[in-house]
Amino acid sequence: MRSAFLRSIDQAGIRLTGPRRAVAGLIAKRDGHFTAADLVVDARRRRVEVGRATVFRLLDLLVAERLVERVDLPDGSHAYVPCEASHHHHLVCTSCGVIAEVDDCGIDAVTTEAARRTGFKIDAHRLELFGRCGDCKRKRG
Amino acid sequence: MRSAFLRSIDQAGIRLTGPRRAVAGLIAKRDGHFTAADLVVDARRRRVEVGRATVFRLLDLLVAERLVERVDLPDGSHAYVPCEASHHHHLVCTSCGVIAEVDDCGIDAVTTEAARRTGFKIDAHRLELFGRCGDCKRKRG
DNA sequence: TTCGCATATGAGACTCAGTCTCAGTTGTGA
DNA sequence: TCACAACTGAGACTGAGTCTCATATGCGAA
Repeated sequence: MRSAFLRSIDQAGIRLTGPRRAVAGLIAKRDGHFTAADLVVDARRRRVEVGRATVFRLLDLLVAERLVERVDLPDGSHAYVPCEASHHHHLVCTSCGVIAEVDDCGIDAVTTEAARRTGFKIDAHRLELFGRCGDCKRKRG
Repeated sequence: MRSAFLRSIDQAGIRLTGPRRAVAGLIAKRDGHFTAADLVVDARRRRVEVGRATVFRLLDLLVAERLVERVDLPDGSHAYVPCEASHHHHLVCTSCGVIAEVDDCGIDAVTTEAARRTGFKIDAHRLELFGRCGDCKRKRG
């Protein structure tokens, strides 16, 4: 069986090599966000032989093809999330790390207003929301 | 003469030592965003003797007191901007590096809507806008 | 199926931001 | 002016990410 994630990689025109399949498998098994270092540890734990450089290179490719997105966590470190190709934003649960996606929700009005006030021409934006997911909210009461 | 920035530092209860005055002076002279490394280079160029660790430590303090804010640039690197203490967002000019600030501009509606759709309780958000400032827009036509 | 070549690979050296430690220094309140 | 808590610089350390290079491999063409 071939995972949907592996199929997306193939469709994006990324050559499917052994190490890439292995890393893609690790990403597909992940829940929530992960760092490059997480994948390297995962690989070692499962006796998958993949070089660190290969992990970084594949992540770069996946980001370029928008199969994975880079997220800046509140502490300034970088993480990745597998995601849909369309533009959207992430809600990061600061308690369990799970990530939800939402589409624009009216952010365009905000960027337009900011552009009007400052005279900027806005080409891109990044919105990240941090808080607690439904489960963690309930657990902590 | 004592700069307004230096005065803010004093008011925030941060002890004013020689190296801190020097670094604060460098920050006050800066236009747009800067990295910790920029300050270290500035200091060396002006023959101001300040250790790298001291620069990082002061930046941490200033961030904690909200006299300076950390910005994640599109390339994933970190920069700092001196800014007002109230909550606001940054517009970063990707051409000349200048930074403008805007206050909420209706972002609350966006976070509320995202929370409703996902069941998250949102505690914090980060919005960064990237584009070209008025000057750069004009220069490039 | 096989072959050739463009592309990918792993190892490990390297860079750079940021942190930590520690002995010596300095600001500040009493 | 004094004592001590807080700060300092040097430099070692860490961890993420990049680069190089000799070797290996996927895949399209034949």
